[in-house]
Amino acid sequence: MIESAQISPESLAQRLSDSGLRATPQRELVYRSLLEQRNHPTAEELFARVKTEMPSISLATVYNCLETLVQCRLIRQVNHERSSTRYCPNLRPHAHFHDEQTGEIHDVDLPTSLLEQLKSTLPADFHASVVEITFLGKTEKKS
Amino acid sequence: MIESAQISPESLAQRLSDSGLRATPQRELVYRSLLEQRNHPTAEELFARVKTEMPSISLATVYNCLETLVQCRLIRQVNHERSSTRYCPNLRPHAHFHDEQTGEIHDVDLPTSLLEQLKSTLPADFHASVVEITFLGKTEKKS
DNA sequence: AATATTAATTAGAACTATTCTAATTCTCAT
DNA sequence: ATGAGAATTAGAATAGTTCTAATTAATATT
Repeated sequence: MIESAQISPESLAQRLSDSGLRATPQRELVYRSLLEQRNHPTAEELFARVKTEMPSISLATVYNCLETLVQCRLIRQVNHERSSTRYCPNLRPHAHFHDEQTGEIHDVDLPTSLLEQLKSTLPADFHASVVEITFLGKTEKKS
Repeated sequence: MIESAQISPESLAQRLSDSGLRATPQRELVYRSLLEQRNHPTAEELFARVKTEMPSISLATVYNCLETLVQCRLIRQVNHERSSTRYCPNLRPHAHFHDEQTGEIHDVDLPTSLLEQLKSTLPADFHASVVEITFLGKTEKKS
């Protein structure tokens, strides 16, 4: 699987300091853990995971780190209805497919041409900086 | 403004009883209020509004009615990040444009052909029943 | 029409995800 | 080394929504 277009862990420090922020062990751990666990975990799920490596870390810090990473545009938030926010390190233009049966979220790469077509449906004075696309459905496993 | 493709208030009763549900005064009021107030209100906002007409109605009932109407596919939920769920009586295929400056949500009609194109980007075993599209940006008022 | 049955409403408690607060610890520049 | 600002921490607080148990309303059955 190609997982390019990701920020290398080394340049995390760079991206943070570009925003006047520090590359702390907590931020590095949370980011690294998210890169490893690509199934769109919640803050609680990430917390459980990183705690095994850094038992002193707090849930508040996980939330803080995730917010910081979102602001630096290193990760993205994924929301569905009112359930917990999930986090996604895939920075390519993509949609999310929510499997209603399993609850799993799958990334679906999107051609930028389609995104442009979508934006062109907007009235002239509407300027969209972000387009979020979510599919809801089921996957049919062939037996 | 054309607001077709809406269920007439009379057939609300029909749609409810099709699902084995009753057409109560509360459900009718909440639905009617939502048809009048088309700016994607929250449950609390609707509650404040319907209370002027039926002072005895409770917030829990407003939530219950909205959930019922969603299940009957008479209205749709609109979510953005973790803020309050908003409700939308527009049943045509459309996207939502969130104005980041004003917080307003605007409906944007979508050609079904584009929705089909989007669905066709999915892997063969992914079957989407719903496609949600949200734009995030600002509107540039011409002075 | 009276009654039984089931559905819907209600007030308030409970819950969940997240944010806030205030104290402590860490980091970096001097 | 020291001081200033940044980050982390534990726990309290908050917001939005759902749950609970009691009451009321509506429909079906006699």
